[in-house]
Order: sequence, then structure tokens, then C-alpha cells
Amino acid sequence: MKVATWNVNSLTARWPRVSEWLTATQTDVVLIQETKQNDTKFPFAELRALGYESAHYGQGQWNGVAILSRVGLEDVVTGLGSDEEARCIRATCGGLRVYSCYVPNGRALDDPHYQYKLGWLRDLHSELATRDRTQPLLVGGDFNVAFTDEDVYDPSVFDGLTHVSEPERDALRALIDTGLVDLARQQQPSGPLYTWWDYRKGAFHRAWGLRIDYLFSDADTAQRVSAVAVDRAARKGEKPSDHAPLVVTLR
DNA sequence: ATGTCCCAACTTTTGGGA
Repeated sequence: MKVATWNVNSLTARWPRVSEWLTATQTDVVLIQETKQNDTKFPFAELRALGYESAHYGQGQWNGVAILSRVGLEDVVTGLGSDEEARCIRATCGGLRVYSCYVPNGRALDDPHYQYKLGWLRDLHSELATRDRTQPLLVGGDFNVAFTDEDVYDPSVFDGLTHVSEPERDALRALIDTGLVDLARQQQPSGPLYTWWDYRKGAFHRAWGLRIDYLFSDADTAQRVSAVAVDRAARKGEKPSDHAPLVVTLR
């Protein structure tokens, strides 16, 4: 079974790329962020024609998260704590409890949005810390945090900026410390595993990236992983998202 | 030129967000 997380930066703008990618890769479960749609615009019927059930938590212009599945999709839950934005959706697919998360950007260390981001990560921690440990779990999404300096192409560029601050990294560490495994790093302990490159300045071709998209699982599920890959081809070509899909293969 | 893209709107350009 293949599971991917992908921030598509508008499913409306990205539908040609997303539909082509689904057909080409036959990924079983896809965790999507930033649909930037409401439910009336979400392509439920088109996805069904491609063989996918889907659940969407949309907000219109901003945010929006979804789960696509070819292996069943049940027990959908949306939202997180008292958050009013569409940033979290979970469902059970093929025996796995899967999460699609779009963590707030934070904008700047002195911006109220940064405190919103840290609070959001605390709320996610609360939910994961009290989870049903008998259920296989896979938490994915755009976390907008680069966990270590190895996840940043040039740490000096990000000095004093969000995505690399200690409170953000501590929040990600706390999530992992509930008993989760960072699957990309399990497969590749060192070296770049970037998932996002700025549209500006030719960042992708200069390898100026960040690792800010993650797939986390419980320890037993992590033992089932046979491969993890960043699909960099999806970041190339016509009208790509600024994020590449992160894909895990489970035995 | 912050070497870009996406969205909404008092839309044919600007401002906000990432």
C-alpha cells in the first residue's frame, strides 16, 4: 500500500497535475493540503471516476484539507480543538487511521499567527498523546517546520525566521515523543529530503529547499515501511505546486 | 526585480498570503 502527503497549493489550479499524478502512480491513500476550495468545488465525482473515495474539509479561499483513498474511507473527523480554520481531517483507510494536517505558517516570530501556530501544534499533541494506541496510525501533512538544520538548504538564511525556531522544533519533537516515527528520516537518516522549494529565484533548480512535509507513524506501522520517496518529478514541469509529494510504501 | 504563484475583487490591476 502506498500513502502520500502533498500540499497542492490550490486543487483548482493543480487538478491537471494531481489527476495525472494519481493515474500515473496509483497511490492508494493521498493526504492533501491547501485545496483552497469549498465542498461545492471539490472534484468528488472526478476522483470517483479515477477510483478514489474522498473526504474534504474546505474553507474556500484558504487552507482546506482532504483525504483520497482506494482502500476504503470511514469515520471521517474534521477540525482540531477550537480552530476555526480548515486544517485537519482524519479518516480510517485500509486499517490505518490517517491524518491530513496543514499547520499554520506562523508568518513571523512576532506575529500573532506564530502563537496560533504553536497553539495549533499543542492541540494536535493533546489529541495524539491521548490516542487509541491499538489503532495503526499515520499522521501526515505540511507542518511548516524544518525539524533540524539538515532540513534547511542554508540555515543562515533562516536566522530569526519561522519554520526553524526552537519552539516550533520543540513542538514537532513533542509530537514524535508521543511514540511516532519520522518515516523519511527512518529510511534516510542523513542528507537532504526537501519537500518544498520557493517559486522564486529558481529555488528548485538551485536545490534551495526545506523539509517541511512529513509522514509520522506508530512504531509497528513504521516496521512495515519498505520505501520512502520525495517525488521531485511532481515539482517539475508545467504549473507545479511548490511542494513535492512525500510517498511511503507499506508492506 | 523578494528572478513566483494563487486567490478575491468595487476584476483588466492590486493586495494578501505563502
